[in-house]
Amino acid sequence: MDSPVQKTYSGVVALTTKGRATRQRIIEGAAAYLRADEPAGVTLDDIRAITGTSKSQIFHYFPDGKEELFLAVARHEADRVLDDQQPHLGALTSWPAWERWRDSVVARYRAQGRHCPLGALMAQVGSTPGAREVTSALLNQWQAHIRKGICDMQAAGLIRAGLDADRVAAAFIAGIQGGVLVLMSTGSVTHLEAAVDTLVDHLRG
Amino acid sequence: MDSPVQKTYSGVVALTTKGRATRQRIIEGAAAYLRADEPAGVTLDDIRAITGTSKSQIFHYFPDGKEELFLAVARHEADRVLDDQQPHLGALTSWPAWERWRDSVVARYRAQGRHCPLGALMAQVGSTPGAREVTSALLNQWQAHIRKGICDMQAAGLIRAGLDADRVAAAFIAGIQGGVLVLMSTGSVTHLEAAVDTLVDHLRG
DNA sequence: GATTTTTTGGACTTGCCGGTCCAAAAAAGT
DNA sequence: ACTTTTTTGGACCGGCAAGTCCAAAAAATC
Repeated sequence: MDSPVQKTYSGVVALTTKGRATRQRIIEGAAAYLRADEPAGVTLDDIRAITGTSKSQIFHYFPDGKEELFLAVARHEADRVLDDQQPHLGALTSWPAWERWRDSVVARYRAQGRHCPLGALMAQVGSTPGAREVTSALLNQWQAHIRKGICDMQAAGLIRAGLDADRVAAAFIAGIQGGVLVLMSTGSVTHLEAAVDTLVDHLRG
Repeated sequence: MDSPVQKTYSGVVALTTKGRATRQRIIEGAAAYLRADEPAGVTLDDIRAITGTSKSQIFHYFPDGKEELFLAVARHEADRVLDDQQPHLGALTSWPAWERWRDSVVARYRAQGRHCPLGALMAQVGSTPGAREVTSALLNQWQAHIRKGICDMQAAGLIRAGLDADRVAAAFIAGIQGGVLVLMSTGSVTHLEAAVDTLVDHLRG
């Protein structure tokens, strides 16, 4: 906890500039690789080759090996998820804004196609506590944004006040996640669109 | 296609009674095992031990090895999914019927907890054509049942006719899948409930 | 510029797991 | 009863991939 030595996120004690660069290169190279290719059974040696590093470097920067590295990549990808929905997600204050947000979500996942980098990572890392923490944090933030959007609309009198903002926000999260899941297995975004559109219709009342 | 020899689903040519029993024992034992335990990295040797069989038996009944066996288990589990929702899912002809169905879905997944056997299988088998076919078939049937329920309600004048039954049914599928996905990572059914309840509210108009 | 720390290369170990193989037991067919 | 087919046991193989280790290069520190 309060050890005398400053510990970074990664558990490595003190990285030089070069070291930090290498670490970042590994994360981003791995992320790009997992984003592009079939992620099932990606090996450390693949990542080593892609990022032009050696085995010892990987274990130097991620002492706990594969799991630690993949978690770092998962965090990296989780950040992208919300970023890609901005600025729309942060300002759901009018119906056109909701439409723009809807379009950005659909577009993002349509472009992504069957590959859900985050889902793939999660499947690999499985259900370790760390993995759950990453997903939970992401979903919580996401849902909070949506809930705030609903509340703002209610405050502006554009959505009926009786509606349970948190509940509907949770339904949005479920619908989007499920839509993406279906997309991964069918390659079609129709379910994602149906879920989001139906829920927006519901907001409109 | 029309070969002179009768071929079974499994590709094995002719099984005796005992053989069929063994094959079934393997599938059901594997299914139970995958349902109960952490499915990440389940090995053929685990299944061999659990089902009291030998390596040669597994490859005798599932010549293509792991993938074929896991697909068989996935089919087995997929059947259970819809069965568990019957008879409610087949007769969504009144509001109380929708409520009963809702409760059965929530109860089923609450009982299942974090373990989604089908999801786990899919993560393992990954994105082979066979795996996609299993999920697609399941989701299609599921959605068809829901759509029929909506149409029946519309015919009875209980749901406004303007509503796009197929679209909303797709939203249900997405919401349920997403709710289960969230359940798997958080252990809570609130998202599943929120999704189904919100969509039923939407049907009520 | 000497020393200490960090970074890097890559060979090597280790264990695991999917899949093969053959021969024996059991069952079915005649 | 004999033959043929199916079923079963389990030893074995081969490959792969995570992780270890040590020494050398590079950088930082003094």
